[in-house]
Amino acid sequence: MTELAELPGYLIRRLQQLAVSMFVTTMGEAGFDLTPVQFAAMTVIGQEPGIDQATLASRIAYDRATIGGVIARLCQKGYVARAIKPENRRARVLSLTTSGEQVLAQVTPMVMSVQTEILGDLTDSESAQFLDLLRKLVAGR
Amino acid sequence: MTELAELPGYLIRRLQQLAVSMFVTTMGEAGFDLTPVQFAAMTVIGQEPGIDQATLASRIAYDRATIGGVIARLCQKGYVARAIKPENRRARVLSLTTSGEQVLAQVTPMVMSVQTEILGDLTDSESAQFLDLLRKLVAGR
DNA sequence: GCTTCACGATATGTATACATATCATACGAC
DNA sequence: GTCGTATGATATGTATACATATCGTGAAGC
Repeated sequence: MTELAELPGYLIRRLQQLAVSMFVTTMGEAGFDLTPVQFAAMTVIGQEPGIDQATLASRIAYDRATIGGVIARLCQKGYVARAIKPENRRARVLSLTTSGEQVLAQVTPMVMSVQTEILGDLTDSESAQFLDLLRKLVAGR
Repeated sequence: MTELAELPGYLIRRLQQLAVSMFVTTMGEAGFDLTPVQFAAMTVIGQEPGIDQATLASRIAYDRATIGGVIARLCQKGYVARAIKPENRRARVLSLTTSGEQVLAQVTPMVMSVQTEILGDLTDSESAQFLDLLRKLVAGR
């Protein structure tokens, strides 16, 4: 008999579910309407202003098709500006608006505390161990 | 500066992404068209024939609204049968068809090998450790 | 200079994931 | 026995996630 709850794949999905739910709840309680993906996109755009959509997608391991919608929603919220790149009119360069920069600054500390919350049931040494193994599993793949 | 790739939430999402992709690829190569959720649903239905949709959803930590579509697709493939429960005409009881049972039997060993593949980069002791911590993080939440 | 090919993005279709609204049915209260 | 409430399911809307097709644009080859 297959004990679903013992399978790594099942447990990983559950943890991802919990992490997203904590993220969205925390944001919502603070009055922000941001998903994990939107936060990741804004963080990278803040670090590399002028990045194009395809490069952004690869930075955060997303599909190029998906990122379009994410960016569209961030533009609609007024957090991200999109402009056609002069040297390569096929590409669109992205940057944070002033409002986007402010929101990102406010939200980043909350995201950090959510990270602690996700690992809340572990001791410090267990957390470090878990992160090590996570990094090893994701590295390069 | 926020190093996205160091955040637990980000690493968990990436691992989930990898796990799903390995699952779907393995199934596809073997000629089966099954997602992880569909496999989970079929496994539980096989274990508890006659289960209703809401109970099934809670067993695999899914939304009741989502499970409807999952079941609909499994019915369309001919793997699951859905019937109105006589004692409670609001509910629908689920069971595997003969074809569904056969597919589940064929697919289960492959799913087990995918689990090993997901943890492929870890030693046996690291895998056990990782599973322990995963269980601890998910337990009860 | 024109064609072909590559590349960036959008469009479309399938499958989760979840909140909320709605609908049908069942059940308890009176 | 009718009413209000609880329950099981579907419908709708938003947001990923990804494959594939398509379109616009740029670049290389001739």
